[in-house]
Amino acid sequence: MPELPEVETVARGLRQSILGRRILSIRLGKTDFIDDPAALEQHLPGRRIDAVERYGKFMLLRLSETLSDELAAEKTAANEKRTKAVATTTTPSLLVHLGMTGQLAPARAEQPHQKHTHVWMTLDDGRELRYTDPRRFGRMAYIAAASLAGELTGFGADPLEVGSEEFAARIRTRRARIKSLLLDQTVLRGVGNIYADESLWRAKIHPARLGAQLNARQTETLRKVLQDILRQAIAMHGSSISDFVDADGEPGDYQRHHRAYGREGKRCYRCKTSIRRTIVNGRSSYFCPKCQPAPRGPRQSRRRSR
DNA sequence: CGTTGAACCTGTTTGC
DNA sequence: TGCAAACAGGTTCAAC
Repeated sequence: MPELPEVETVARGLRQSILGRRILSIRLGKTDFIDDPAALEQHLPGRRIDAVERYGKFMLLRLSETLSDELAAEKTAANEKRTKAVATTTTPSLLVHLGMTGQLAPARAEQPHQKHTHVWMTLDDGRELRYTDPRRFGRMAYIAAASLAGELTGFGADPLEVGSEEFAARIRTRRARIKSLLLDQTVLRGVGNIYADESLWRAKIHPARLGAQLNARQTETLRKVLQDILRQAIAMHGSSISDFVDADGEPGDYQRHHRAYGREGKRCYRCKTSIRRTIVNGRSSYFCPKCQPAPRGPRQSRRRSR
């Protein structure tokens, strides 16, 4: 369910509904998707939710300091002052990844919970912030202020903000398939299977083309259509394929605009050719065989020449 | 460097 | 109808 536009939709909803609320207590069910369950129980109660941010497909609930943390932070700051400058915008945080089926939403405490709800956080207005995730491919972790920066290293560019030069540098230097590059979170943070296929269809690029095979014009087109698609999808509250709903229980609308994803056997919106499905790096990839011609690269030639 | 396949887990859809 | 296989928006890791 959740790629960048869906996670952004959830984050915006949470900003509306739980900003400024304090977590009074926490209850855990299954915990195999939580980094350190005891840390959640130990550090979350008493914290106020001061901000909800999105980083790629992650959500970051920024939490208030506790008195003891503030004292420790002062001490650390004093120590680091002697050596180097300190980054100041870090806070203790709850990191949440929705995986394939995760949902994070507040509910009235008396409301019956779903079968796969695994985390209940009682808020100071009587509601509960609940995490529900049937497949438990998601991730949840309490991140101390000092660890936050480290936790967020290694991710690629923000696809909404990345400029032509950086995008080209991250794509055209690589011999991996463009579909893999788009899905690689160390190249771009936040793109998933749906929006990778949609942007490749729009840019008329076959998913198995190598990054290094794209010319400057194609690369720039890809960057632009990707940004366009992500922005439009956010405006439409994301894509609801089976059960994605935003914080208010409303499905997104962008699935009605899909041109490739999930359209195997249907006609291409541009040329009427039947959309095909193939597997690229283990993921279903939908494309138009006419608009997005397959590469005739060394991979195939070599195979043929024996 | 890059690819493949399996694994993690549950639910739904498809095919015989 | 019934049961098994295939498939699902994500990530990670071993093996090649």
